[in-house]
Amino acid sequence: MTNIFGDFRRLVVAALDDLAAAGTLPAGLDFSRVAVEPPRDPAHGDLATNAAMVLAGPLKQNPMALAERIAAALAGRELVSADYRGSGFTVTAVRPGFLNIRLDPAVWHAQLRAILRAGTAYGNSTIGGGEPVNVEFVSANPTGPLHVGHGRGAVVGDALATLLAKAGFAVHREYYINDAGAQVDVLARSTHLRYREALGETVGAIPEGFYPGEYLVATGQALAECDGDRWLGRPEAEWLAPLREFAVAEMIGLIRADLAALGVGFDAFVSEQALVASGAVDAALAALAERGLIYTGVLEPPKGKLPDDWEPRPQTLFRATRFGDEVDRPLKKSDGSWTYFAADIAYHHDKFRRGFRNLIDVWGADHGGYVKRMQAAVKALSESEAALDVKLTQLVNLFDKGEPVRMSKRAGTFVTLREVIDEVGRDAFRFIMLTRKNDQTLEFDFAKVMEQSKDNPVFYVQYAHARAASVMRHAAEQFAPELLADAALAATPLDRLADPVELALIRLLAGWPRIVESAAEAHEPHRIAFFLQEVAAQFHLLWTKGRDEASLRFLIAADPELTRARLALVRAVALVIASGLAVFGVEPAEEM
RNA sequence: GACCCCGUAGCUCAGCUGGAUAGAGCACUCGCCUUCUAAGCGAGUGGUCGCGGGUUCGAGUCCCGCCGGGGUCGCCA
Repeated sequence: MTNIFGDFRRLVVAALDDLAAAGTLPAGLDFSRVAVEPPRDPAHGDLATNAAMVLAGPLKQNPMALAERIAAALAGRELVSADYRGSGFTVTAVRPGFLNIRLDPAVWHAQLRAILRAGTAYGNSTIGGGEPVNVEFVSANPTGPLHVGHGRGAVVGDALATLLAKAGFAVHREYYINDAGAQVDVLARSTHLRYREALGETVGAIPEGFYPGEYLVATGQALAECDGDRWLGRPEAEWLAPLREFAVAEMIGLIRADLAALGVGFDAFVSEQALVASGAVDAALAALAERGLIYTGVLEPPKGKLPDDWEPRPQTLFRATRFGDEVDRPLKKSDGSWTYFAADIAYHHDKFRRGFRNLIDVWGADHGGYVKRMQAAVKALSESEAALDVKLTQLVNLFDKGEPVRMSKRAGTFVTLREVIDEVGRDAFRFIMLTRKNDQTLEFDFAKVMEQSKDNPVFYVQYAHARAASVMRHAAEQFAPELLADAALAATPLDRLADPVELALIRLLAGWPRIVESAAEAHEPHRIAFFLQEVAAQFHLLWTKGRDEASLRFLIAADPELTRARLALVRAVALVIASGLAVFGVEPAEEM
């Protein structure tokens, strides 16, 4: 796949190797910090490299002099990529020691052809090298429908997974079902209450310690239809386990439906309960015990705010402090059962045993305190072979026309993910969830998301794609379909694309592979949202330019050759936007 | 008290893992919008990058210390 920055970096490194071979530079220099980037200031040219800047230090040489030597070595080289063989470029060494590279427009035209040939696969990268990555996300407790916060985690995890796949990783999406703790017992009891209600009993207000949600009414009814009155008037010990199983299955059904509405799918749902039953917890902890990482001890009480029921107690502890955590962490509750952490260790151990070395978890920000211990556990279990990156998603604050939407589980004004999706649509929701960095709180305004204006990034980007599609529809009145196919446009002469605004747009589009790689490496899908807004802005700019200068319009009836060159650009814009939206799981709009 | 995240223009936020004169949108000011591709367009004002040190050719970015906001803190998940 063509990546002009990568191509030029190779060219720069080759020039450096030449200098080393000629004895101008010492052999064995580290070029890893040498970068080829678009300069922030377009006046500096098309590409810039810091090669002289980063090598001057270790060589104890004047960066400017070094830059001039590299420039000379670079100037003699040829562009070898088939896409722009024979095209030229100029290199100039400037002030502190940067090298500015200016490319012939023909190089940019070649980029455009590459986009048209690749289609929405443009931007695909091989940096992942087919390496497996396990992305665990959502993993909401199976005690009710998903809320908006889960929705953010779902979108971030899903987009990150797609992004990594685009960057060449073998991605596996997982959902961990916490179906073994105390909260599923509460779910079972709450279901029993609704079940009695379904069978005609008056239960009144839902007491403290039970889930009050209306969604359990249907679960109680379903149970009544299924099992009749067999659980009525029996002791809890008899019905707790079967009802738990029943209710969890119902909740998973709810959650899967919510995820389906969002367009999020998983390769696996892993049950904590099944993991415990399979002995995975014992196995994982045995592995830790073998390495002497488990002991019985008494923890210091937390400083500052002391829990009122605190009492020193010997516990089974994991030596998390050996791996960068603040304190050692308990593995067993006082009733002898495993803590959530113990089971989660087993789960991550299981991921490791299934061959994953790259692990990513997407958690809500309220779980921030667990990052270090989980990373410690992964390090311990994998002997530092596996790495766990945890992406914490911050709160989503709901607004409507600038007014905060009050949410309270008790008052029943709780907004579910489903309600939001039904209101604004899946695509708008997904896009907005990715317009902020994951660890930044996000304002979600119902009115704004639906607004058809520049303020609304979803609309702005979709409108650019729709405009491009509209141009192509108009073009179809003038040209035969075979002349408008991407392959035909790729073959058309493009040297008439010479306006600075047109070239700036092509430059931007050519940056897409670079964005994919850097966003994938940083695990930051939100960067794509900002890139797409830039592309849309540049395209809208070109569009409006055509209003003042008729010669810049895309469709010029009297000049079919120029028109087709411009259509190539229009199609490339549409393809890059579609390629970016595909990472987000958003359908590009053909018209609005 | 400890740990994690955040602090960039009046507001909402970017800032490409240390690069060149810190950006965008909104708001504000000024101009344009009979026709053409106007669910508008162009230009301008606006900054001690929370504060103070440090690292180096170079720091919004990395390190240390403060200040402010949020989150979390044994037997919840």
